[in-house]
Amino acid sequence: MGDDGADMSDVLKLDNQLCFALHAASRAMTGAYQPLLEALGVTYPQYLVLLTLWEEDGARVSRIGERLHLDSATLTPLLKRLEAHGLVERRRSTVDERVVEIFLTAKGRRLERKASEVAKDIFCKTQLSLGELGRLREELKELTRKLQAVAA
Amino acid sequence: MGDDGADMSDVLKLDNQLCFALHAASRAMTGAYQPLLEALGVTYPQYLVLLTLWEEDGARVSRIGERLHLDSATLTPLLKRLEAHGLVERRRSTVDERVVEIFLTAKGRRLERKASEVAKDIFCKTQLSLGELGRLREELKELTRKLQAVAA
DNA sequence: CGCAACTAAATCGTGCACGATTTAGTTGCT
DNA sequence: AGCAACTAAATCGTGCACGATTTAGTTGCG
Repeated sequence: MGDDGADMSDVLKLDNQLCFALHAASRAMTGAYQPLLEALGVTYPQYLVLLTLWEEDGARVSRIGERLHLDSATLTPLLKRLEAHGLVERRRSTVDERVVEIFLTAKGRRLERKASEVAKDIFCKTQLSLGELGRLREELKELTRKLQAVAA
Repeated sequence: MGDDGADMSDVLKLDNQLCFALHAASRAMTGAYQPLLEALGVTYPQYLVLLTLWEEDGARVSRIGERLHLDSATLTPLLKRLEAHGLVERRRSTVDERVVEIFLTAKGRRLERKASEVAKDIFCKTQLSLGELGRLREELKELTRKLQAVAA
């Protein structure tokens, strides 16, 4: 039979693509957060940075990048915008002047409470149980690990 | 006990966030495709557009946008780049001159075969069974639908 | 000390995403 | 015919993502 003639008809169908389902879901998630975050005056990627700071205030740029898988080309301007909005302070480390440490301002710290309401709103919107959410989340983390593994 | 004092400690932890797991997985997927697509001379979003055209050659801009959830602000420049690379042709419809229809060139059509190899490579990298992949994909589609639903 | 190797962040350039507006073309209604 | 309502794509502005390079600062070693 058609050796791999059958492939074309399925392998590349948009509806069968995990990659597109992932891409679409990620953008839908961002889109769901966006109007809620607007009230806090931050964008979605800025919110992710704040999540790391609420856990680990004073982290250096590279540490934030490690947690979010982002590099300084993305973070530096983003952090400058957060600083311009008065949510964080960027301080050059005195022990190693190459390092920039990021500290929440009082205003930045105050957002945490509102942010937890936002996170809960989104959780409701997903209509997932805690168990389902947890399972999906861990599957995605596992997928991320697999995709980041260097080519064999 | 602390009314919602326990919330803070969990609800906003980065590791517990579905949104971040999704964001990270999506970027990891793009990152996995990117070096393979480089050989075809296209970016990942351009590849998604080509997927729709291999299924539906001659689609208008709005139709591509409907399938990929993208608007003309994103698609117009992307399609111009695809045209500049000789992969598609943009033609104003004669029956309705507001409409721009996108046609694959011979070069664009030829990429389909190579693209299916790329898709298979990525599938291998995920180390998912066809069943697991299908289930995850459908869960993501369902999540996308939920997140896109207008606020109740 | 002096200098190469290294490291952290910043900068540069390109492309994508998206809200908002604009431009051009079509349709329907009187 | 004439014009308002509508529609499709393009355009504009801002922000994110990321490869590649640059700048500044540190460390180790002869």
